Amino acid sequence: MSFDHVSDSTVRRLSNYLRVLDELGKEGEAVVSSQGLAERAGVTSAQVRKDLSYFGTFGRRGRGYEVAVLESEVRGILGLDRRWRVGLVGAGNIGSALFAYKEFARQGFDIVAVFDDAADRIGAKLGELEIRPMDDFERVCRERGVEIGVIATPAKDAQAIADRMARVGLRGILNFAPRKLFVPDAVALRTVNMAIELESLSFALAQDEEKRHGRRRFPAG
Amino acid sequence: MSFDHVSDSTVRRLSNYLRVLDELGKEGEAVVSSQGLAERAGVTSAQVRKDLSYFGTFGRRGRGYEVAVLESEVRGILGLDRRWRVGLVGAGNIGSALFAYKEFARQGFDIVAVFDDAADRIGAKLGELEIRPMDDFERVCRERGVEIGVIATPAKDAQAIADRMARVGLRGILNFAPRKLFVPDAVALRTVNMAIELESLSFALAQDEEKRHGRRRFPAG
DNA sequence: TGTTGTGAAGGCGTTCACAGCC
DNA sequence: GGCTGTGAACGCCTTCACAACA
Repeated sequence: MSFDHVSDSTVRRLSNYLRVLDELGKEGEAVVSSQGLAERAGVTSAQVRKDLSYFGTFGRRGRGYEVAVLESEVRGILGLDRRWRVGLVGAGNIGSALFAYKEFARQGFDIVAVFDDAADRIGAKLGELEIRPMDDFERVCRERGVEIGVIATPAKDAQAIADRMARVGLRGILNFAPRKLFVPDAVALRTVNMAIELESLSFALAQDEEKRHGRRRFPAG
Repeated sequence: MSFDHVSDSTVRRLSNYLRVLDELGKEGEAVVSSQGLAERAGVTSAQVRKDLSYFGTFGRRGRGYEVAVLESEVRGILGLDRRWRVGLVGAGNIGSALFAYKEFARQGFDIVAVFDDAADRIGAKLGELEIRPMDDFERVCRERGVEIGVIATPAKDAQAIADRMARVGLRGILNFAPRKLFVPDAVALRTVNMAIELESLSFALAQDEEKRHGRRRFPAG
């Protein structure tokens, strides 16, 4: 039995707990209650306890959780106790920013190859790495043991690249292109879609606008 | 009555429908069924119809939806039929990438001011805009009528900046710092947290790893 | 006939509330 | 006494299934 039944929301909250635990550790706190953790993470204490309960029992009744112990447990649960070899496709604005993004390496993701098809980028360097043409994609992925692909290309190219990533056997894809991708079940896919966040922010602001000005654009019910 | 009861998931799906409708339009399709839209968006047809039903009735029974009409309706719903004035805080890797990110302007978000506190960045230019020190934040926001703030700073500074943004009256915040922020109800907040996506990808891969190797790190149930 | 729009049913995640334990 | 761990209740979102209608 595996832990597929753990919801995505739970996993995402674990990430937040981990950051809070990291902070608490730096502040010298040795023990924290579900209540204390919850306040900093912006959730309820019951939620914290329920989330953790899916993976084991880490606390002591009447006392709380050892910060250091819980942090290390959560790291393990999230699979952050090992490193992954990453191939980056797209060396434009977003790709370059990702390459320089320290969080990436800090979480155990090492970019070991960069690809782009723009003639003026091929052969250029990103850090120590030479930017390769997509023709070399499959060969270089095999040579360097790439396990995870990051897509930072225009939306129109994203699905074709995801297909190649799946075909060459990559196990996970992090997609930054503003497009819904379809991949085989064997490939884990996560998407960072700024367009969606922008648009959902725009929606919230537009709603607010209506309230202020009393406009009614949609059926009142 | 407003549309606060519309779930966030519905709004996020509307964003996807909008991109699909845009594609369909470019492909010359005049009409699309909920089924057709659903397939491209990766959801069910019932979901599409239900999502749209919160805002009105846009289709014709027995026929489907006019692509152009629906696209324009969804644009309106998402508040993408106007432009917003944006202030960007943080001109490092992510801030610069955002500045150059075309989707931003395309969706109606115009960056009209850039702030950073690093001595070597103040006074430099990002596009046409001079990078200003945070001391000027409130004044420049008022002068230029900034309505939305974007946070692209290290995590440790993010909350303090969010506080200043709320205090000066910004109505929305888009946060790229990997930290949970707390803002007044009057301020709309959206977060793009790459660390969370990375970690949830890591979790999925670690689960997969266990399946392959038969390891059991968590209580089997 | 074909497809929408929508009440009702179902499923899933969150919250409650308390037994169990330190 | 205090706090965790968890079954049960709750509420929300999704899916179903069909009446309404072009």
